[in-house]
Amino acid sequence: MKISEIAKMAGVSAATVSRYFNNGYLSEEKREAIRRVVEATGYEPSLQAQMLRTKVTHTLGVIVPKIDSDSIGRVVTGISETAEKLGYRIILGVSQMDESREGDFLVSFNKGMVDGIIFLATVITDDLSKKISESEAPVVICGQYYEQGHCVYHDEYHAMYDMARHVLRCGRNKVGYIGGKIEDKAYGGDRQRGFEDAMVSAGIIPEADRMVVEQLSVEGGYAGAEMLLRAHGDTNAIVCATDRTAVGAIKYIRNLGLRVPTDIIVTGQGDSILARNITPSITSLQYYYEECGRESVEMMMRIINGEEAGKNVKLSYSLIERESTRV
Amino acid sequence: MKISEIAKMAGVSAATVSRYFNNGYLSEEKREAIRRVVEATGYEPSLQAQMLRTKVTHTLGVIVPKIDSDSIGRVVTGISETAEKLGYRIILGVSQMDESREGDFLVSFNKGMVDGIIFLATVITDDLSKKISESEAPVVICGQYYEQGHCVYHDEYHAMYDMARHVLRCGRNKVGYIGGKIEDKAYGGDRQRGFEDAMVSAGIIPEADRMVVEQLSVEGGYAGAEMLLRAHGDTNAIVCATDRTAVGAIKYIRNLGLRVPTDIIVTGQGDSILARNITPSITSLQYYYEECGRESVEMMMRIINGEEAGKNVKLSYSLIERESTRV
DNA sequence: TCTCCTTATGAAATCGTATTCACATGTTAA
DNA sequence: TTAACATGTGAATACGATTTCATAAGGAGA
Repeated sequence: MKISEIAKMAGVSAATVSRYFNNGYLSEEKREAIRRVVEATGYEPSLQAQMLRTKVTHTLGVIVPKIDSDSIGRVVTGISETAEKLGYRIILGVSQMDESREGDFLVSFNKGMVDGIIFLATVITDDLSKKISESEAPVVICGQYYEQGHCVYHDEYHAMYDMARHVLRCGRNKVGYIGGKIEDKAYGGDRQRGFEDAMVSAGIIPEADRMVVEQLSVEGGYAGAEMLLRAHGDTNAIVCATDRTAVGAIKYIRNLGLRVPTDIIVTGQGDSILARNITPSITSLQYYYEECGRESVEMMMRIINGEEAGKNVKLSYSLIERESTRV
Repeated sequence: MKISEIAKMAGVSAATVSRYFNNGYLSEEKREAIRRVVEATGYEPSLQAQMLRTKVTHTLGVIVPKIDSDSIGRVVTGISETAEKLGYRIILGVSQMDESREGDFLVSFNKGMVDGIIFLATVITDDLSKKISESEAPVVICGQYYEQGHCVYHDEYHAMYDMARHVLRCGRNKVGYIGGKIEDKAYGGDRQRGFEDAMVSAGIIPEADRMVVEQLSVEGGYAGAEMLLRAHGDTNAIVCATDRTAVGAIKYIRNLGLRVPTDIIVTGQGDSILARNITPSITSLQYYYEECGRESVEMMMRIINGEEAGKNVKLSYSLIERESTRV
């Protein structure tokens, strides 16, 4: 069933049928005739043909490092909800934390498959940055600050700053930190800087070996706590870059026979279901992941529609105190 | 840059360039000439035009109830990995557990957008079943048994059967069950039947109020345990349909001043990060979610390629014993 | 020498739409 | 009455590939 057949049935030209679906510049009489035929046949214009002709796909490409993650899942929820509401579908690229695959998606999405790309990156290397700037389709970086382009991100720096201050307010002064790689801007760099600056602001210069870099997993947290406590037996607080890390740290602390929060207080980040339900429940930072997804899509829409989009959007957070710091 | 321009540059016809990219039926001489031009220009055929002409999209539609879920995230990981390896992209539809949106995706994916649909459904109503059978694109149901069509699913029935037997072997005989709605085939029906049959096989006819239906969440588990223990104070084991439910049940039990596993043993299902890390760690059932995604894609490929696909694939499981049943 | 087959190739049709352009009305202003 | 303009419509073309069909050259077999 194609437009020309509909046209013939309705006694008009194909152009008129096209107008019926698009700008609607036609007489009531013809409109009605076409409406009847369309209704009777259940005709729908071919998306392929429309895309070929108009170069508009009503599709957004979404690149994520992984999809089996609490926080990323929530961001994608926000993206998909908003996109659907606005009549866009999303095509998903899971890079498995592999930078070269992120690049591959970036270029393959650019073969006319999408109107825009929302990119949840981890480490944005020079190579990726180059591909981003060469992308024909507009790119919005979601989840971290990106100087050279559009982005929507959480205020991880101040969040971690506040968290560290909170720990100090709990009366602890021998504070360890377990975080991710510095190159990972959001999870690594920003959080660690926030921690350090908060310490310094309280007159404490954290020794290098009070801050360890680890995998952001339960196992990483376990190993990180081990390193911290071996180096400094006096540690009475551990700030972790993620909830999972905090869980691992707590495990190690308990294995030593020490107690949380009595001996050592621990904080996480992300407000995951894990943090809420483990014993002791973990003081954590809540980010608005769904909103991050939503804002990214909305920024993308402004770009696509040629409106004033703004370079970036910084999202807020809130600190949720739980048992792991309640002394 | 279009194929005819490449053709002109290489001194051949567009048809020949097309052959270069497809069946390759051409002389070494021309092949080389075209190769040079393609290399120099970086030309790539337009996907839109190819789709319009061939009706092949190399795209799979994936419909999920939600994406911010541990198990679904893992299934989608399996799907996306396998699809990418085979040269397919995936377009994602998140239904937010809304049956009518599942139907919408089913029809909208059928407007020539995809070569096949992988459907992670919850409750397959008659209406959905109708839409599935009317779908032009082949549909594979992923995650539950589906009589009328292709499916890949976990053996939830036997898994739960084994779990219930395990509880009995622990010496407990007053067993409660907290599950989901029966219409939800996998999470509700199969698991509950497995539980019941295991009880019956041991000569125990479970009273109706030893089995409660709840939301499969922490809160649901809490409420479910409350109902169970109010009705039967003698309960000494609770089998839960999911890990989250088990977490909630444990919370309630502890609030009562009872202990897990000493007074009441508890089991979950899904082997989530939560089950592994909570105290006490929860005896759970491990399913192979990534594999479920992978098998679904592979079955889809067989269907698309017209090979013998098989009606369904049943996946295995394993029971992981942890503290919550170690007496 | 004639036929038949294989190997290469190009011209043209096709996929299904949107859009430009030209044209035919009818209406209004001068 | 004429010029100017708004309104509606269809023919033709472009989007960028694939595929069918026709044809040409060259070799093999009779």
